[in-house]
Amino acid sequence: MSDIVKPVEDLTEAEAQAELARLAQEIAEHDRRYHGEDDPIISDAEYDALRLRNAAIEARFPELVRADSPSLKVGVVPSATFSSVAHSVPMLSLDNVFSGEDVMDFVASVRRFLAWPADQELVFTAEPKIDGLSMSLRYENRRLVTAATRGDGTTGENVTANIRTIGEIPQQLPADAPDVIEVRGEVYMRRDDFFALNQRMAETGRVFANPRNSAAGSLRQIDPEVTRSRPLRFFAYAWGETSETLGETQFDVVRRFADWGFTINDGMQRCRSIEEILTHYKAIEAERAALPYDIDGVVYKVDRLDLQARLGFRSRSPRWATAHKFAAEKATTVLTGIDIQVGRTGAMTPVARLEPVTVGGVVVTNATLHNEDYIRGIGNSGQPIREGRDIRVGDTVLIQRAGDVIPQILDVVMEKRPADAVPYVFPERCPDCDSHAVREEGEAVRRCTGGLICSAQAVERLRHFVSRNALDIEGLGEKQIAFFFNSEDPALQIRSPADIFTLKARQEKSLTKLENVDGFGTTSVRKLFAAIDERRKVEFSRFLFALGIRHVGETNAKRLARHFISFSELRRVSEAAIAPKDKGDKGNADWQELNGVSGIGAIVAESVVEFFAEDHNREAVEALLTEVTPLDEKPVGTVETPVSGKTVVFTGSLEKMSRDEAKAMAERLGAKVAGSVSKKTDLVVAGPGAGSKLKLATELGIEVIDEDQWFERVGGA
DNA sequence: AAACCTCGAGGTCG
DNA sequence: CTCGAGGTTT
Repeated sequence: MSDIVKPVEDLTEAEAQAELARLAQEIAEHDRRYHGEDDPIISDAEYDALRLRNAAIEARFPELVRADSPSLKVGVVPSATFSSVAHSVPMLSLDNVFSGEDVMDFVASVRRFLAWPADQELVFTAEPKIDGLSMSLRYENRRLVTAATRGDGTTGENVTANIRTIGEIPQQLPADAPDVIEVRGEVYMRRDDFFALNQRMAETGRVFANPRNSAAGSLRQIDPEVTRSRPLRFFAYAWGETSETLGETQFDVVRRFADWGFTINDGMQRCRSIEEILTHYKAIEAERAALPYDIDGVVYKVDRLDLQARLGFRSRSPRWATAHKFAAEKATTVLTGIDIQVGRTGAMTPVARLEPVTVGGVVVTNATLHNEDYIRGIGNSGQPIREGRDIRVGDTVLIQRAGDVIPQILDVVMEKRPADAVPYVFPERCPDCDSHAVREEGEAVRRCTGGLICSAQAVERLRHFVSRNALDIEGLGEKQIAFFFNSEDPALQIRSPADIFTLKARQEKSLTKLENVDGFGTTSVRKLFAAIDERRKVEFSRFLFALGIRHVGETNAKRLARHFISFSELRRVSEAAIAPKDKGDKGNADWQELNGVSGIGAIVAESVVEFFAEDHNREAVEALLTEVTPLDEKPVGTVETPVSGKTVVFTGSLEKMSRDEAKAMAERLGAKVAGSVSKKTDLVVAGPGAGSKLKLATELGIEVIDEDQWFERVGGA
């Protein structure tokens, strides 16, 4: 590097370009020496200075960012990774409610599900919702063996070494604790401790935004000794797997945790009515500011554990609990502009650019505006939102972070609207490819019709293809995709999914090498090719999801994969399927098979059929299949129960459970629940007052039992 | 009508 | 990781 360093602001574009090139090479060289030869020739401070300089120049000339920029490097800096832990009992999130009315709905839905008589008392617990990170602590033979974060609810990160440094968490449980117990709760940091920590950290130039992030950051340290120096605490309030029954009520079990040495929150209380619940909510809300830690609401749970078991779970949350959130903090700021983003489906989403403002502990600069109607003040079903006030550039707007997370524009301060502010005109052409953008009848989104010629869509489709839950190719992020897509060199270009897999071969034949020309670095190039090769065999459902067919997300891809087992079978049926043309028509057998897959309706089925009907899609898939093999879906291991695989119909009135509960129970046991009796029905459960369905069942010779016999039959399962 | 799914978005940390 | 809007299925 030259001795005289010109201030970044004085650099010309050409100078900046030259310097970025030099920095990329230089930093790569130091990385190589540092990691490979363990013989660094400059100090860490000098090295940091180089990277800072690189970042500063890139910030001023974003268009000059090189694909091999040190700021994008993959695989050079070892990232903090923890091993993963599968939760034996999933760690679900809670449903949210925001008003007293919502609370009443929640209680009503619980009562309805249990068919609980109106005059009979139903007890709930209510406790402050701590704003921290949920954690699962597994004890075997009364010793702490694993501590895991929630992760996606199924699999979390193993942070045991760090958790052991928290004084409030017992390493050892007393003799009366079960052999196996997962105690769950919240790791958090008190506000005063957070301020003190930030004061200490201020010298390093990096501080945390709020106690919650502070706790999260402290827990993800590679070195447990760093975590030890952070004032983390823990409240126990729930549990996962246990080897024995812990008690009869939520309240009693949590109190037992206290006996074992855990800290429990003293704000937890039993409530016997909606009135008591709301009174306690108000009490906690009033106390909120005086508490030494952050809370973001109140959690209600059905107290009796036998009732919790009956209520069970929805796909992502228990039916027996909910979180009553406090009103989010609000702020006003100025809307400086509205940009349009084009997604992989062509959806044009308006994004608000805001004067930076701090809300709820973080700086907000962007907020989604969802769609054209939302800006105009029109809601989902045509009714006015914000009393019909539209949003204009220049407006002063009221914002909040929905659920304390996602920035949202709530309203416009009309008194502050500039006199020259004009209504926002939603573009009717794509900002990227200038194609017409159309709004389908009855839809809220406007979509670019550019399809193949729209590079914004193409890039988004590729990003989707390589994303975490699709092909999951490490080292191909947003920046890299954009670079390969825009590359002029045929040996480097990636325009379609198949191109990803031919990249290495094209490279080898070409004179331009990725590690030379763009200096990705030998290591990162090797890693990238390895990551790509790893995906040449991939689960059918991931492959299908990656294709980006409309309405086929993760869940529907899984459903289709489970049904068709192989990709070729799905393709065969989809190409042969003929959708119904008018009302009387039912389509052919292939259509009916597709449409008959559980959870797949006409709209989704049609979307799949249309995808395979397009020549260019078929060509793209064909090209991809020469490189990638989707593996046949493994048949799901079904648990054998007396009713698994059976189609069951409930009719008449049920006395011990509601219809919903009966349905959930039957489905949990692997049965399919139908609404009407047909020759496909295997079993009818009839209560008093059963009429035509019972009659039909008898006529068809289908087995009929009553509610008690149902319980006898499935009692063991 | 309720529950579920898709899709696109924002912010923080490592 | 999380949210909200809009759409789909049952």
